[in-house]
Amino acid sequence: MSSSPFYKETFDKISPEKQDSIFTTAITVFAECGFDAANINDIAKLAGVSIGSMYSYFESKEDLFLALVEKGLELLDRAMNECCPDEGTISEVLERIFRVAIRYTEKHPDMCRLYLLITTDNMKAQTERLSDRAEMSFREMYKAVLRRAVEKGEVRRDIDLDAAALFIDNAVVMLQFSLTSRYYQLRMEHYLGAKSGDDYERLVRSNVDFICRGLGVDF
Amino acid sequence: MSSSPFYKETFDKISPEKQDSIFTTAITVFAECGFDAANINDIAKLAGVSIGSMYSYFESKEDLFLALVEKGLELLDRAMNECCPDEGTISEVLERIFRVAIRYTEKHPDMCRLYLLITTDNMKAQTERLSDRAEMSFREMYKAVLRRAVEKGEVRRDIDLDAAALFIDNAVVMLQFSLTSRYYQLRMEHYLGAKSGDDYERLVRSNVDFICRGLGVDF
Amino acid sequence: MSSSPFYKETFDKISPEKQDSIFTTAITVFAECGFDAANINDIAKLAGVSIGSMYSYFESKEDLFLALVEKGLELLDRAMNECCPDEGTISEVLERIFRVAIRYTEKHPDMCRLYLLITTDNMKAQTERLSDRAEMSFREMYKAVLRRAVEKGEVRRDIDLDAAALFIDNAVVMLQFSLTSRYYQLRMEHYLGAKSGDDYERLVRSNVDFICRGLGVDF
Amino acid sequence: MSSSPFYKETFDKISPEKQDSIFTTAITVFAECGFDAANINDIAKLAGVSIGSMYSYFESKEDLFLALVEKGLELLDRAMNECCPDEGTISEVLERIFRVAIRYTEKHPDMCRLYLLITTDNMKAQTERLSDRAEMSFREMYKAVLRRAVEKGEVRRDIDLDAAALFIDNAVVMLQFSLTSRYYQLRMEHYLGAKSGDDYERLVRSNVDFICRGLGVDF
DNA sequence: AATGAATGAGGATTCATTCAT
DNA sequence: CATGAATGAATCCTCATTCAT
Repeated sequence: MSSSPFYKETFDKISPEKQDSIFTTAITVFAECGFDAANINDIAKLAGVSIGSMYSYFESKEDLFLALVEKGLELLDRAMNECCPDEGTISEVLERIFRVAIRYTEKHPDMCRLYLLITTDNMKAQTERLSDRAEMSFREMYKAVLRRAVEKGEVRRDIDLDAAALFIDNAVVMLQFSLTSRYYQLRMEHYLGAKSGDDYERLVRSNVDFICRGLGVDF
Repeated sequence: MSSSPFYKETFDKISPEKQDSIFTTAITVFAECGFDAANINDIAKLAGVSIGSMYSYFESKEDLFLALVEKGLELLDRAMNECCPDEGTISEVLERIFRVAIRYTEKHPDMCRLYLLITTDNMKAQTERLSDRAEMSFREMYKAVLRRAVEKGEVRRDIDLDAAALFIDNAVVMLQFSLTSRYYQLRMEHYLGAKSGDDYERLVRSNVDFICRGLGVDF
Repeated sequence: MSSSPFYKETFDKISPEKQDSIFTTAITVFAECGFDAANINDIAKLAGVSIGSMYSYFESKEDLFLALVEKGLELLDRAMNECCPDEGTISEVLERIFRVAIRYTEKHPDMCRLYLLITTDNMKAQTERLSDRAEMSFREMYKAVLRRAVEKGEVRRDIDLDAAALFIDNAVVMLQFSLTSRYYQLRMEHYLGAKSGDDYERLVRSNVDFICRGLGVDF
Repeated sequence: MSSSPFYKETFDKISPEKQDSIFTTAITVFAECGFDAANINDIAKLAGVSIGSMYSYFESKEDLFLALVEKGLELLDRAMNECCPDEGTISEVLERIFRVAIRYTEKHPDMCRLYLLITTDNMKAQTERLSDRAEMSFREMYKAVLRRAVEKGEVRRDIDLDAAALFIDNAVVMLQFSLTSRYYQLRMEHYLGAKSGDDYERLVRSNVDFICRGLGVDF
């Protein structure tokens, strides 16, 4: 309904196919090259759009980038909300969270690479602009899940819940990075052995178990 | 002693002050702008060196960058090795690890921003070149600490030690990023509240406690 | 019609005036400075074109240069083909060849200087790229003229025709260089006396006579 | 005795081996890269001399280059003077000239590539400086040989002797270029067939025969 | 609305030459 | 006299953005 601050109205009017083509192409290129090295003219060409049009859709390179990230964050958020945070034990919820995170990462690896990019401090200005918009309700979900688990007596009462929520987010984020960034992949393999990135069961299990113990869950 | 593959012999010959000036300036600029946006000519000017000299010290912008990171990683490694991994309980060792990490981060915030940069996938090629060189013996330390704690009966025997070591590294890395990157700082404040980044005691405590519980340590 | 491999489609689209301005300017500058010392930005400025445009017309400095030479060679070839190689005695044909060569040299002296440039071995790579394209059908013409002259009984049968054709080409090439390159001009004046370069009649006459005798022609 | 205007006295004082090393290296590099692209610092390094010394021997890059050419021209001149222009028939003298030229070309191919370079008009300034110095007494020799042949009745009296001398020089020059420059080599092979550059007998024969007929020599 | 040609500031890198040691 | 570190102007090329059609 309310259009994004990162693209102009004209973008709303073009066909979803073209929108998708632009987004997909741009994500790939930005993920491949990084923000600075990415070339808008190339993106336009690859997406089958004139740069003229590109600039009628997006105010600037930065806006295109942010529109991408916003869209990806929305998708991630939607995916994470399918974790049914209210069903089952905390251990089961956590398991679902990690599975969803992995599935999303597999489906949108380039998008995940973009998250790494915005993390970088030379994107400070852009990041600032984004933080108002970015739907990241899953962060609230983490907290809610923990609160409920405490109420249900699954989790120890004396635990710093906010810190624990951050811990869970950390684990999710690092897992995603380990599955998408070459650098973190190498690092994971250093700890877990070669091809460890393919053993999803172990990844899910070790994360869930570690966090559950960290939360004082009996399981 | 053994010279780095990232700088030329000439760099060894100049005064430590000048070396330092170049490194400090370059770290600041790269941290500020990112690899692509950083301007070598500016770095040279700021460091009080002619670009001609700059290129007589470093083969390329990339090499300068990698020399920086290599140096920083060496420093980090040396710092982490001062954690006395053999003294005291696992809880005490972990506490020391986090305190050292925080101190390093405070002392070299720009360096930490550079770590974020190399994580990015458009730095893949550079990262690859680095991985052979990068001293990261603290990674082995994490594993050793855990093994010894198991032997001493501090840590449960049924735990996936490799995964646990990765977990510790994750926590350290995310803590460092939270203290240096604007993006992660905002994120931490979302979870822990404003100014939470200044409350080192809480950060250390929550990390150590969570990990210790995750390891099944009685404390 | 068929576009050259040395310039892009965009170059085809601009006005012939602008094309000509670019070519003329570039030829002058390259002839003046040589390939390496020539400055593309200067050429662009002199031609009244932005460098951005320049690079949208030509992939590189090298391509600009080769486009020039290709064009010049085409022109030379077309000019040489107007020698009516089938009309008159071999002596008359040769005379026409030299006159045409001189006229072309007078009209495109800078172009001739470029031929000298590509001759140079540090242009090896470029020359190689050119040789597939370069129209030099006049070389076949020389051979054809000689064959016909033999058939007509004008030229001795026992002569090495291929070597003779090369001889004619040598004479043409050296004449052109003597009229365009300061170095060869000085050399010619050493042999023929000052201002000899202006005495076209003598040049044509001595060349034709010498070659005809060399071919065993009665005249 | 009188030192060259192209190098300083200091150059005279160093060992002939070092002199030779510098000359040989420089010739190779200039022949390979051309004047502009050649790098004096590289030449110095390759020759085992510091650039500091290089500049104490030669005023500038240009002077180094000219000193090279001057030396080469001297050598060529000396070689050509071994043709015994007074012995035997004109045909025999010519044959000796071509053989000497070929031998010189084989021995100093890089030097011959340098001749091509100075021919180029962007070397105008340098060439001018050279022409005063360059020993090219073989040019006088050509004229003398012809005069004597006329006197001996070998050559027709009605021939333009100066033009004929130029013709001979042209043939020698083009032969040398055909044996050293990739461009002219290809051109020769177009006329004479592949590997024709190796058939020295044919080259000598066709040149001598053609010129002799051109001179009206009975043979 | 769409196009894509045009712009030109910007930036990594090279290299002839100087000069302090 | 020899050295080689230092200099910085110069150059090729890129690309975000504009705007006439």
